[in-house]
Amino acid sequence: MSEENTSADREGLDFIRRIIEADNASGKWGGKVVTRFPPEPNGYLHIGHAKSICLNFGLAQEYGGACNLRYDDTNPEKEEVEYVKSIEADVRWLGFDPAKIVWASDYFGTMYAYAQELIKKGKAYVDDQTIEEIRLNRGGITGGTNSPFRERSVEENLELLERMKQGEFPDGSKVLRAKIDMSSPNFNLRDPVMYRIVHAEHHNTGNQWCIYPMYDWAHGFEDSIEAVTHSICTLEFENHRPLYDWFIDSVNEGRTDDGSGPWGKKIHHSQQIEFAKLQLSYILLSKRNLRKMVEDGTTSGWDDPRMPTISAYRRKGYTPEAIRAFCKHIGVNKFDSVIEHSVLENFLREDLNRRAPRVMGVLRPVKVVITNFPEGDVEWLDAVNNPEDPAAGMRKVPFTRELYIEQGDFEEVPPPKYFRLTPGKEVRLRWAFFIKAESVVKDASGRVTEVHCTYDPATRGGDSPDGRKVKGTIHWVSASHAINCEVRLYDHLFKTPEPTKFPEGQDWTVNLNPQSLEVIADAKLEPSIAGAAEGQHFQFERNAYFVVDRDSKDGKLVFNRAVSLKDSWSKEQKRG
RNA sequence: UGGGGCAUAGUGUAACGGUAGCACAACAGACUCUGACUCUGUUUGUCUAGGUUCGAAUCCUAGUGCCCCAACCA
Repeated sequence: MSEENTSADREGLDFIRRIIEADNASGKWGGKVVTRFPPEPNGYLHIGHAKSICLNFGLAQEYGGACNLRYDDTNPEKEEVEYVKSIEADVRWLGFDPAKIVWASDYFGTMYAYAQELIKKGKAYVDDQTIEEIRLNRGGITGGTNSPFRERSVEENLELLERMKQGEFPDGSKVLRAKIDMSSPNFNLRDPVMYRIVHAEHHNTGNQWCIYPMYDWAHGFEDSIEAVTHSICTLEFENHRPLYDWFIDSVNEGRTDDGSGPWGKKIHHSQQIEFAKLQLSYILLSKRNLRKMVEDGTTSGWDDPRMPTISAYRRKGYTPEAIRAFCKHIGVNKFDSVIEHSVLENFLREDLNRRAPRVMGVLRPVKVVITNFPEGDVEWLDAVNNPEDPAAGMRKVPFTRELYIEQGDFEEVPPPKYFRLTPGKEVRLRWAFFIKAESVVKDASGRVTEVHCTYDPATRGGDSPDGRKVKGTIHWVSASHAINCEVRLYDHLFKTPEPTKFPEGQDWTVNLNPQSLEVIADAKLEPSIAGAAEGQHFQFERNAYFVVDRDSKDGKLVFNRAVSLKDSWSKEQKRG
């Protein structure tokens, strides 16, 4: 095959897809692509996992392969069944269908047999040293010291391992270690621990096992058993790859392709590939910190819309399409980078702009009285549901003498370039009439409580027959028809783009944004919103995209702000 | 002081020896019954220094900077 052709085919592909295409071209895996997404069920999935999910499941889709969802449940002390359900739900919500749903614990028996095999091959031993001794003897950069238990006989090792498994020894008293090289510059190769004793009930295997495999020992076999071709993990495992390979190679030592000989047939050896995990500005992504936020009440739970979990983004109003498009856009690489959170937000805007029906809602109301509109009369006006989607059709909105508009849409003394409602100037009420402010009513503190206006009946529908133009169009809601809703306005949980940067002696909590949630108890929504169902998206025109929250009750809808509309006016104002 | 990895506008990402392109951000403008959307234009970049070459982001050498590694976590 010619160099030119392959490089042309590879244009724009990330390094992982290039590896896959090269493998497919060489026939390395017989054209198969098998991946896996292997979360540990010790927390909810977050947006960083979404990158991995889109990568692993996406690869399987693109190359006609398969991707398994595999719970990496090798540590019974940290894992909870509660998380298992959320993980699968999040994967499916993102739009992916696991080829198989499997557990690392399904393979404990096979791994144990491999461990026995390594002992027989003189490649593993039971170590009686304490944790402290092991750590000390691992040494510094110059190398470590061999364990005094390193040369036990095969028989003794086999017997000890079996008794460890049966629970005859207390936690921490013994471990099984690989016999590799205590002088290796790679610490992972200095006789790494394969099994530790843990007398704990496992959510899948119960009390069957008193020893549990370490990640390095287990992971390659999980991949091997599932015939994973490309085992994709994050950068910090790069130093572990020699160990990943060593364990598989050691099992394969003495084995044959056809299964003849004392050790049997060779096992599958997946290729580990490392990529840089996702980092986003304004958020914290370590499970430890997320758990803390849930436990100490910083947020209301794993799916509090201010959390960076997938379930929180969902509740906040993000769509799987937006998250998938984002993950595709950011690509995959081998170097760390921090992506601006606004990039994610833009993908949501792009998606919701296309699909979200528009509706008028006034969050901070001020009353408008149309003094020349008859009391008690109602005009039902036509409004376009979604200008981006003609198929979305039309709806009727009621116009009456008393309306609500946004406080920010009226200024008695307008700043420069202000083209909303202001005394003596005409604006258009969206889908309705031109109105002109004539006078204001103020309370004792001087705050405007009512704006008295006149309307021009000839401008019904929003256009003037005489060709008169207005610069501003504002949204409104009929006071007597308004539906009171709760609206939750979310902002970043952290006020700084890098929450992990904080002064000496403090922690990230100093970076929490005290204004990350504002609740508006009685926003005024147009009546067409009645009956909106949980999870439905809307654009409140000139404001933001919202989704109906699960806290909604029959009497009262609750909306979460997913993302605001871009607002060049507020930008203009800030500039002064 | 050992080992492993990585460096392209403000932020991401492409270009795989042949004109440094795209998105977001920023800025200027057009359009507009959403100050939204859309459209047009502008600014800003190959970590540094050498070398190979007609030609280097790309190959070589040296340096600099950043990330990861000494859990019985994953």
